[in-house]
Amino acid sequence: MDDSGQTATSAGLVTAPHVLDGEQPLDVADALVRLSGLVQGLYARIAERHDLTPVQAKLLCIVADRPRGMADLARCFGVEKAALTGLVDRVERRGLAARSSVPGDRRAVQVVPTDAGRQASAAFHAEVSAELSRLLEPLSPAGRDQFRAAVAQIIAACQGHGPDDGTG
Amino acid sequence: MDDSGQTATSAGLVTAPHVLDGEQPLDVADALVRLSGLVQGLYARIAERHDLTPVQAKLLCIVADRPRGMADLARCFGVEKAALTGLVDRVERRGLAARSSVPGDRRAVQVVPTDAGRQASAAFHAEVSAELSRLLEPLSPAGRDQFRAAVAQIIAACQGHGPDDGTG
DNA sequence: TATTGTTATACTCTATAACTATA
DNA sequence: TATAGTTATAGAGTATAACAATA
Repeated sequence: MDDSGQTATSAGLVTAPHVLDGEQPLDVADALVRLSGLVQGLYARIAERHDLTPVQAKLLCIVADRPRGMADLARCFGVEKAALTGLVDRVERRGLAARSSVPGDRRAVQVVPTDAGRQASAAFHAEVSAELSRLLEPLSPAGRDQFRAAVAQIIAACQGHGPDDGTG
Repeated sequence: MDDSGQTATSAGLVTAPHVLDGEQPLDVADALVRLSGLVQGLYARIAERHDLTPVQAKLLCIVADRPRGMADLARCFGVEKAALTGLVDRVERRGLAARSSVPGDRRAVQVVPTDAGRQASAAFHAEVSAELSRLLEPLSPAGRDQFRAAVAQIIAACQGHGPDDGTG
C-alpha cells in the first residue's frame, strides 16, 4: 500500500509543518494530504480577505456561473438540502445573493447573485487562480505541464465514484 | 496569471463534479482545487468510517505520534488555543485520548492517546495511505514518481510562508 | 405520491474576550 | 509580566426529523 516503503508514522497525515519539520522524505499519502492542505489554506485565506467564509465563496462562484435551486446547490456541496437554507440566508443577509422565484414552479426558488456578489466572486476567483499558479512556480515549465496532466488524469479517473467534494 | 489562458468561469473553483460535467479542459487552478477536494473528501469519508470527525482523526494522529500540550496542538491546527479545549474534551469523552499532567509544570497538560485512540489512529492512517495510493493508480509508475517529486518540490517551496494547513 | 424548500433541534468547530493558576 | 489552560459567548456549517406547499 505504501508506495515508497518509508516508515510512515501517523504524524505524516497531519499536514502541519510543525509536526514534520524534520527532513523525512514524504510518501505519496503525506504529499497529497499536505498539498491539499496548502490549497485549502490558500482558498480559505483568500476568502477571508474578501470577508467571506470558504463555503460562501464557493456558493457565490456556483451561482455566479448559473443561478441554481436549493436542491441543486445541496448536490453541488454534497450536503443535505436543509443545510442550504441557512447558507443562503447568510449570503442573502449580506447582500451577495438573493432568492428569486421560478416562473412555472411555485415551490422552487433560484439563488441569483447580486452585483456585489458577482464582483466578489470574480475577484475571489481571480486571486485564487493567481495564487495557485504561483504555487506551481517552483516547477519547470515542462514540469508544470506534466503536473497538470497528471492531476487531470487523476481527476478524470474519479469522475463518478466521488459525488461530493470538499472545497467547502 | 492564468497559466493556460483558458476562459475560466467562476464555476471552475467550485470543485463539484456536477458543475463541470462538460468537457472543458481544466486550468491549473481548477485542477488543484478539485484534487484537493478529492483528498479532503476521502480523508473525511475515512474518518467517518471510523466514527471520527476529520479534526478528531487529525488530533489522534498528532498525539499518537507524540503527546502534546494544548498550546502546541493549537499551533499544529493553526487555531486559537481556546478551540483546543472543546476538541480535547470531545476525544476525551469518547475515550480516545486523555489529559495527563506534566511533572515540572503544574499549569501544563499533555494530551496522550488511549489504547483505543492509538488503534483508531493507526487504522485511520493505514486506510488513508491505501486509498491515496489508489488515487494515483491511473498514473504510470514513472508518472507517479514525477508526480510525487513535483508535489514535494511545491511543498518544500512553501515551508515557512504557510504556517497553518487545512486538513482539519 | 414525489419533489421543493423550510423549521426545529442538536452537535462540531472556531473566534474573541475575560479569567485562573502557575512560572 | 508572560505562559498554560479554561470559561463564556457567539457564529458558521452540518445532520436529522418533521413539516408545508406544490407538482
